[in-house]
Amino acid sequence: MPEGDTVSGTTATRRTPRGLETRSRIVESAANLFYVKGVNATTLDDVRLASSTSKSQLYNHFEDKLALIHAVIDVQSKFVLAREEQRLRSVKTLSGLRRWRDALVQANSLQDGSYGCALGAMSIELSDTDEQSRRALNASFDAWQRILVETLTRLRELGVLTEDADPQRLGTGLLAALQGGYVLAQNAHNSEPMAVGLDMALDHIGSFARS
Amino acid sequence: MPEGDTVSGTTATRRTPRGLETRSRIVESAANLFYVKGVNATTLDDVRLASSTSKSQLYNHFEDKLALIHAVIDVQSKFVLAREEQRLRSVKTLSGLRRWRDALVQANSLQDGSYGCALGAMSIELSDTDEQSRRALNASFDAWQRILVETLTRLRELGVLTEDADPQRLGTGLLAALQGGYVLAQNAHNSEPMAVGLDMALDHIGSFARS
DNA sequence: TTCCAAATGGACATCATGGTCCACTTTTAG
DNA sequence: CTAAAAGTGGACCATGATGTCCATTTGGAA
Repeated sequence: MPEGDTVSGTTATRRTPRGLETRSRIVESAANLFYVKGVNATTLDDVRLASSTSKSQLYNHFEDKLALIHAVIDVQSKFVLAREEQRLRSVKTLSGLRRWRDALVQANSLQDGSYGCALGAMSIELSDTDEQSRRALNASFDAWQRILVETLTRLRELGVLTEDADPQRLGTGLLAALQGGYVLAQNAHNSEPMAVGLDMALDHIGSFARS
Repeated sequence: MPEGDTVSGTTATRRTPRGLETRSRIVESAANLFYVKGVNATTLDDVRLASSTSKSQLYNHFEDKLALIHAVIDVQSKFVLAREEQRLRSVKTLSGLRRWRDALVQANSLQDGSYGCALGAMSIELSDTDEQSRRALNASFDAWQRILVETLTRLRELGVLTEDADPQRLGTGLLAALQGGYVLAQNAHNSEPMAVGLDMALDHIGSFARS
């Protein structure tokens, strides 16, 4: 069994464009289903149906369901991190940070708070079951936090925040507030608690603003 | 099929002490398994084994697995709310609130952050699948938040916090920070992010302290 | 003591789901 | 053009989980 493993989670020796196209269709469909139904509640038949593929294709492209899960974690992580990176890179003021908040809250409210955070949900569902998933998701959360810390560090260097501000702690707290907001919003089917949670974190960060 | 439904989730007409004893043994075992393995990953055979009962007893006491899940939600909710009520009722100072924080963090660190919040975990796993579970868990979160709000209101009335403090918003934010902390801690297998998240919320609350 | 409902144990039926296989088609390299 | 490799479809198998049944035991009230 020669495992090329160029693309994470793939059992490939060589792949054609068409095959890669099919593969990504499968992953996209699975990602979507995992997001709205949960990983465990999604069957491979669901994935097959949603992606217009067949059983053998799933097993051609993925060792087993777990490999598919890992691929989905991979793609969701990349998606979330790219989005956050893009949104936060240019933030240079506190109101820039608030606009970041607004975008998250708005996206969440468009779906009535449902489904929560793609990474957080998978994390809770998988981290006690599959160590590899946990590691991957943990790495993504670390990266996410790093982006936040970089942003806050920049704000401090620009003099928006005072020297007292600890970007590391503030970044962790901000991410915790965000994740907790997702949990409460998902449960309440209402994005309000997420908005309140984030606002509290931002207010706290604002308390370090250079007057 | 006469459904007595005195005890939530039970298909009972009449029950003897022995039966009730068995029932609660089942629920306790299930609650524990759901907590450490997740609801979906726990089979009825696991429950049967852990509770030293047999298949027919499960179905004698519960309509189906979902009914058992509802019973577990019920008992976990009562447990968490009783604990929180008991711990927060007597809090009359900010350092009292910090002791509440310490207790949560310590309990979490004893299990290396794993498993997260019993209610939060079930919430994420079930809220997209079963509406009744979502409602029940949402009610519990509401009650939890109410306890926090009452505590903060008390602190304000006692003059510990200024009139500017908005117990409602602070309570929601505090709960969000807690839940988010659980998520990050579970994933990192480390209670540190939970401590940081809670500290940020408490610092923010502290900023409303009457000087 | 007797009787009956409740409680119990465990075998068994059923079914969904993950996973396999193989015949057939498409693509691509020589 | 052709042959081999990659991709595809869907029937099929195996497993394990949920849920059923029934014979037997237990416990308490008349």
